[in-house]
Amino acid sequence: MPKAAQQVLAAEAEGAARSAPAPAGRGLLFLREEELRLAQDLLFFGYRDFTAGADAMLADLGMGRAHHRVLHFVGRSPGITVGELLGILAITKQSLGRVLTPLVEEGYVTQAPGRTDRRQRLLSLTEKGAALERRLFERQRETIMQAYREAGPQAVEGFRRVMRGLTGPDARAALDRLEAPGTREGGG
Amino acid sequence: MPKAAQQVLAAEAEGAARSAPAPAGRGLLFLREEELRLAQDLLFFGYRDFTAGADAMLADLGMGRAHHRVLHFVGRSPGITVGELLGILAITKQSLGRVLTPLVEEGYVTQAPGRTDRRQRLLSLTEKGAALERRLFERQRETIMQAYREAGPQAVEGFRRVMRGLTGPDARAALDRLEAPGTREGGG
DNA sequence: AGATTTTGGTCAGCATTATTGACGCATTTT
DNA sequence: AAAATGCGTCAATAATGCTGACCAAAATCT
Repeated sequence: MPKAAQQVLAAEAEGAARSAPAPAGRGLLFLREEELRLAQDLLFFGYRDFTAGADAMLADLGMGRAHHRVLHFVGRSPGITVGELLGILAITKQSLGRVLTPLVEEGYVTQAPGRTDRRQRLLSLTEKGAALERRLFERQRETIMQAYREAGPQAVEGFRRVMRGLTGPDARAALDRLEAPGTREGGG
Repeated sequence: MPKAAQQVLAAEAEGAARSAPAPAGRGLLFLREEELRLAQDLLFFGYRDFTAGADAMLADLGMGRAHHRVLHFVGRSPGITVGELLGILAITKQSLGRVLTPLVEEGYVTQAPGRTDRRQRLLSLTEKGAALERRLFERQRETIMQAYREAGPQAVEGFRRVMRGLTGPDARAALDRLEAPGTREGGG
């Protein structure tokens, strides 16, 4: 099979891009080009298959991934404003409106005027919305739990560290805000 | 800021869904609902920001993420057939055609008839295609290397294990095929 | 040889998600 | 009163995906 040979040649050809051809930085082997390309593969396949299950459920309801994201983040932060949600999703108002308006009309999400600023629409899930979000979550939970169990707690911690490292400053800040209320334990 | 209060209330409200309120399965704390929701967040933000840089470069060339995927997997497996590529991407022939045909026409990808089966089009990158793929790769490499360096080798291994666990059987098989030629070391 | 299957390409039509730019309304701030 | 903010909406456009149908060339089975 000449395929392996091709790969080797390709690896040689781009050797200039590598930092240490000798095992000098042995602890940095994971930074070799092949390792980084593998990360690309993993992110593509992993993300795709992670979302596949929920996507199928949503399709039955005439919704898409964008609806799920709204349900997810509204459920995660009840009372979130439209502006905050836009900041998290990093999409335009129009794109959000196209999914949010139907979600409100069909009774998945409620809008309440802000207490201090009545221009704001504080978003929350209705019971119907929470129920759908939960069904979607449980579908994805199976996938994540399976992966987490196979990999083990230590790998999970590593996964989190790397994923967080992939995010930009804005997402990092959003993550911190989302996590902050969750760090408390034994709350009941 | 009353926001934290909202979050706490929300957490209380759905407490019924948690499996183990007591630290009975202490080694399985990472399977708590909050941890799994965090994984959803991380995958969303991480994947989005990971692809953002390359997306911007592609937009300048009138291309999108789908073009990048073709360049990536063709570059990873020179001589791959259209059918194999379809299997990896898990999209329809029509969807692939819309990005592959322009890539061939604009000289990024070459098609060569198969040796044993002349119906096949064996796909490879031209020099132009390899150069573009490399530029895109180097953009993403910065993101991954940054995350990998921050997280450390052990975390990287965990990341890989979890991501692989998220993939379905088909993607797992594709990953194995992609990795296989890379496991050889010191092949000089 | 003839029928069937496989591989690949293409056409027509449609849905989802995203974009930019502009405008309008209510409300808050200056 | 004027400016800024928060939100919704209109119009137009783009990228990516889908289904269904159909065609051509090559391989394979009977």
